[in-house]
Amino acid sequence: MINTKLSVAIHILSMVATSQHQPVTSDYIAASVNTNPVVIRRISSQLKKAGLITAQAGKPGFILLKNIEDISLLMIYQAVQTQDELFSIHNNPNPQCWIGKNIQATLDQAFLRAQQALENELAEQKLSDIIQHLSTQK
Amino acid sequence: MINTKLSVAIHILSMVATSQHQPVTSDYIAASVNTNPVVIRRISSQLKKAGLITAQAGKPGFILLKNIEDISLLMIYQAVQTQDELFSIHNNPNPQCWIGKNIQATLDQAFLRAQQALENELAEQKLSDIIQHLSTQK
DNA sequence: ATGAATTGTAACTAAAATAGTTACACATAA
DNA sequence: TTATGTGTAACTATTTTAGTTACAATTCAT
Repeated sequence: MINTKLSVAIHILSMVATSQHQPVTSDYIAASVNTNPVVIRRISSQLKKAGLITAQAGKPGFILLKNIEDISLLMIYQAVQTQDELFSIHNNPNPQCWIGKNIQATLDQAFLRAQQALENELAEQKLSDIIQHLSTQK
Repeated sequence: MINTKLSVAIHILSMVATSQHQPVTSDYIAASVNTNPVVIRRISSQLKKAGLITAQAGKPGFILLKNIEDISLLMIYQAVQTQDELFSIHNNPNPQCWIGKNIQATLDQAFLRAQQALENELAEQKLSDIIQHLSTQK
């Protein structure tokens, strides 16, 4: 199971996007996510490096740098995920065995396809879709 | 990053599928995967529950119960994975905030789509494709 | 029947990942 | 100049992951 960073990152961006009139601080976001403000700052720091938001130490709040239609879940996912590969492959299989010797390369390409299917779908979904769905909830 | 269980499970099934003349024991598989035999038995136990292989305590080796064309990576994935959901969603968001209140349901459907894209691709790939690729390596 | 080899599983361990926390430097602005 | 923020390092608790030890139960050759 993949960690909650994407989940929290989307939460952060949704709040920033829908409150651009008044500054949304990490404390305020943390209260909505229900976690520690540092967790928010840590993730927002990654979103900042990815060019999705900006912020200044001392100045409260974060500012969205793109239109919500131009931010895909894939961008957010890649901003917060450190590992490139979705699936782990066991290491040091026995090269004496023909299967052990070739399994890693084989799995690499099989897993890559699966990962790309996932990423293509994440690229389709935009922050605007999330906000749209959020606001049409009961 | 997803754990190595799928990776190891595919390795196991590849060995079982390509050595149906002589019994492939968990010790033998473990030597190729390069891990402890118990790790192999633990995963093969899950493959057994999923109806992909069979085995008998005392009797060496595992037997494939399906044609390699009829075993998809999705079947293997679902056999070894305990959690239904690919992405975690942070829990207890603040219901006082309209975003906190609706974020989980929103993320649920967004993540479900992504997961289904992944699973559709895993369903396309068969054990036979893996073995094909394995045997055409240099 | 006996004993070696094997599967099946419980229980424990070490290491890594995950999320949360404390502490504090530094920036901003009233 | 003081209160309020961001940014980040360092530490901690919990969970997950993979590996290991131990052993019951089963099969089968002798």
